[in-house]
Amino acid sequence: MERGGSGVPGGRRKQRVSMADVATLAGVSSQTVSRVSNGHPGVIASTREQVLAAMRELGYRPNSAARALRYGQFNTIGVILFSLSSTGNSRTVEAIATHAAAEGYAITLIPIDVPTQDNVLGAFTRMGELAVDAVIVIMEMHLLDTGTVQLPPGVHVVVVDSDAGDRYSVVDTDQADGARKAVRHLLDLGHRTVWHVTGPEASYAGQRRTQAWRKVLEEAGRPVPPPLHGDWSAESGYAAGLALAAEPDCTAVFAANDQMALGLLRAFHERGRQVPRDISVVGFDDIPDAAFFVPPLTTVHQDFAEVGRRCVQGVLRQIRTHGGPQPGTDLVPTSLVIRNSTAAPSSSSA
Amino acid sequence: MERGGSGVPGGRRKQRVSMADVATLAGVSSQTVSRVSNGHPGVIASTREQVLAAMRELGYRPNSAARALRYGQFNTIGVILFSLSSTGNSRTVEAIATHAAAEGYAITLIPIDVPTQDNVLGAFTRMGELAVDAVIVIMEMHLLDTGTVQLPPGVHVVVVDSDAGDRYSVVDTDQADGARKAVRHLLDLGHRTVWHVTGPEASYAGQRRTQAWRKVLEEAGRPVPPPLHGDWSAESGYAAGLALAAEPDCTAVFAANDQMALGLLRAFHERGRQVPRDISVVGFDDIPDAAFFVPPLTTVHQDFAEVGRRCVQGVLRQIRTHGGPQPGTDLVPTSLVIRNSTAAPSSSSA
DNA sequence: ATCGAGCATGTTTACGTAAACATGAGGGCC
DNA sequence: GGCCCTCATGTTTACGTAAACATGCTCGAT
Repeated sequence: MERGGSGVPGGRRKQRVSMADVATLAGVSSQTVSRVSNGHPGVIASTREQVLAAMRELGYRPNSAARALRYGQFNTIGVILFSLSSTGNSRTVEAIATHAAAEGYAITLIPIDVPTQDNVLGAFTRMGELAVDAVIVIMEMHLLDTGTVQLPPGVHVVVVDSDAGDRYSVVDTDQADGARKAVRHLLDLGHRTVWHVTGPEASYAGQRRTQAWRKVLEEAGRPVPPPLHGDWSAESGYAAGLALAAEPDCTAVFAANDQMALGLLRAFHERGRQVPRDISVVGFDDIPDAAFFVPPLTTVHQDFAEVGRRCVQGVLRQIRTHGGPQPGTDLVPTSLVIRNSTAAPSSSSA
Repeated sequence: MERGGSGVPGGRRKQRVSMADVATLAGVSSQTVSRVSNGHPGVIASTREQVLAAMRELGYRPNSAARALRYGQFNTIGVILFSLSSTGNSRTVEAIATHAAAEGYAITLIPIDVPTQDNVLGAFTRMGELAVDAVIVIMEMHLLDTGTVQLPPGVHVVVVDSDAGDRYSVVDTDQADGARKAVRHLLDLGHRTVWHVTGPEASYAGQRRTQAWRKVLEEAGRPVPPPLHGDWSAESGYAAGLALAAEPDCTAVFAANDQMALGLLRAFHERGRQVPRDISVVGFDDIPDAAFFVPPLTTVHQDFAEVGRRCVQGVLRQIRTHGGPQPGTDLVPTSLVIRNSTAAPSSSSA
């Protein structure tokens, strides 16, 4: 009977209670324990009670490794991401976790600290060995598009924020539409044109916001001012704001996210350019704090919860139909939230 | 040979490549494949090459369920939390994920949407069945302290933000010390007393900040104004700010977090109370945006990354020594970041 | 040349679970 | 009243991996 031998360093065997132990105590077979454990019918009440009592007494907990081995699945979804620090990512992940939990799936986080090609590849490799049935990739950068990075075959994948829609299932906020709404709102207020603070160049979301901004202006026949380059941080927005405050004919700015908009607000405040009287500002994201900026920020609301929901839905569909990724892009609509950082240009503006 | 039978709906067997498949193709035993897979010595180069080639050809990926079953561990840490939305939680989780990854552990997220006793219990129960070797509980509320909630035995646990230090390993920011620094800073500037906007009553972190605020005032022999109750949101801070703006002798406020401080700033701005000339404001957390509030916020910096690091360190120690939770509280120091929202009171203040 | 040491590789077994099949007892139907 | 069917429960087996043990071959020392 002796297993593991007493010579094993640490000797941490036998600590875990198995079905066999419960079965022995309850005086039944382990199969009966299994039936009770899984709520199968066909176990007489008295027997069930005995088994349950034995389970309680021994503190039995099913071994999910054995279960997973048996069933061939883990009931777990992996989430690969670069950072949880951005509002968008953390809220998307939260929604993913919540919806996955509702479906009986757990979430395994696979962080990539530095987004180099190598690290991404490494994460995918590791992920292949990870106990996950499917993967959701939340990826700012377009590393996925280079072709170098190859997702392990046979893994169900949904990607957030990428243009790899021709090869993978992609779920994303409708960045272009959101940006369009923001710019049109400013033009409709009577501004001659709209300046723009971009996100980092490598960001897909940022690129699409910038493209849409440019397109709306061109279509409206307005001049396209040179975009100022930011990196999502409030600090970069502040720097851009200092520059814009010096542009006398700048009356409206579209920042690619709310934090950079915050930086703009501070810069304009310091430079004595009143918002929205002298300059209008629109952000993107609608972070919870945006309503309490000074002044409250007009911004494009992103429905991160819905993005998360659709991601889970997407991978679960793949898992359940045993189908591969169905290429295509699923865009979640945005809405413009108008607060007090935008107004018609004061008087002389052209 | 037929396994699973063709009548099985979906028939999703055989899709996965096992060691046996690789072994057959390479013309060796599965044990040799195992040795190659795990980098064991004692496999001649030519054999190793054959095996590797077979692995590549078949796209072999080790089955982690079988591995976990064999080894008796999952290399996974579970994280139970209520919300990822707060800056603190998401940054702590990120740090946990990063450090865990560095140690070869993955993170499984177990979200609890509504923090009722029942849900918490349910999460712990589910967690018992989950494929985790240890658990980190990030818990605002003191549900853990009621005794009703019982963590499954045999699971390694570290708790963040609780006073259950007598029963569990607790890692937390030194809330009291941070609050003390904030209040003393304001008193040192010459303010007669300091008002306070609290966090939600159920929050342990909030309670401790409030207690420390009161204690410093009492020890300094200053009057203790009635605290205003907030709920961490900028909105609640805004409401408190409107009330405080009406208190003529209020010259200094300590908000229990940065978002409420943001609400205060907006309220004071709207009411024409200039910060810091008329009123000084100190926050808590040092969220990245705090430096770009108008004015830039003086606040207490929390080192979330360090909290996450110590959590991982704590559970890994438990796992590796096969020891239970070592009761005790591990406090991470804070630092006061002085920006422009605090100043000496203008002239007449007492 | 002989024997054993050492090494590459194969065989057996166990990890915990649950489907599939087997068994046996009791009850209804003719 | 005998037969079969149903139902509760037991037995066998497989899931994929890797430790432990077994085998057989080569090479060096005597």
